[in-house]
Amino acid sequence: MDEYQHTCMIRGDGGRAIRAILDRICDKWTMLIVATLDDGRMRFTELKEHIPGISQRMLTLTLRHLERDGLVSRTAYAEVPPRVEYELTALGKSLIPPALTLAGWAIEHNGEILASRETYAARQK
Amino acid sequence: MDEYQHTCMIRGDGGRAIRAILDRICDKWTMLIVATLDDGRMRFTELKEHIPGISQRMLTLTLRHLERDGLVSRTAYAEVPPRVEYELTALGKSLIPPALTLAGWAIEHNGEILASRETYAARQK
DNA sequence: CAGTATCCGGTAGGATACTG
DNA sequence: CAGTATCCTACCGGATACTG
Repeated sequence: MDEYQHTCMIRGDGGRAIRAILDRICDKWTMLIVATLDDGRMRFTELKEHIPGISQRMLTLTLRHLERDGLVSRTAYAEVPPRVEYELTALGKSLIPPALTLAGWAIEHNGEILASRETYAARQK
Repeated sequence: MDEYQHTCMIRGDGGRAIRAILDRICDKWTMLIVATLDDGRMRFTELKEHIPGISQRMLTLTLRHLERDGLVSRTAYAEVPPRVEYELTALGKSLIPPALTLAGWAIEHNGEILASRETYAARQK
């Protein structure tokens, strides 16, 4: 893509397109779950162990949303004790590269942002 | 970047890196303002007209955050009536390409996601 | 093990009114 | 014109307890 490639993609319909993804990936846990599942299929508890700080409730909720949106598939095995495995679908996997692009930006520019915050805070007093 | 380039960029420190950008760009208006300012420097009211639905309060707040983070520069002219212009900094501009990558993903896959939601909803009853 | 169900506090963000 | 200052509400997400 070249330099001036139309932010109309973003503003397009008054921002509905961008809002759509933001609503999908911008909550506290979605990206983390997707990134974790990129390692391969995983069980509920396993997932919970890989994502420090997540509550059972939010793990369940976020997985349901991802399942609903077709980013994650859920497979329940009729066993006792129950076993449920989650896996990224092709659609889910396709989100990884753009997410990494963004993560790359974050890591690359985090220093500048923190520096800017300090000078901003200094100017405030 | 190649296919398996480590989602550790995302999960890295328990998600602190990704959380950092998400906190920065994932609110309701940030991306829209940045995309709009990509057209060039703009005054407060002008910005408000280009972004349908935004309240005065949220425009001010979001601009302050962007200024604090060094993504947007604010220039106030000592005139009556006052004139204030906002402009993307180099750092702000650097966010556009990654944002477009994400927007591209959203547009490309939105159909699949909506379809998935419908079958999911159908299965629920 | 893999979830629900319930309660509850913090906060994002809208509406409205006022001001240098 | 370019903002503050308040008030108010919805809802995100944590903690905890219970269950097939």
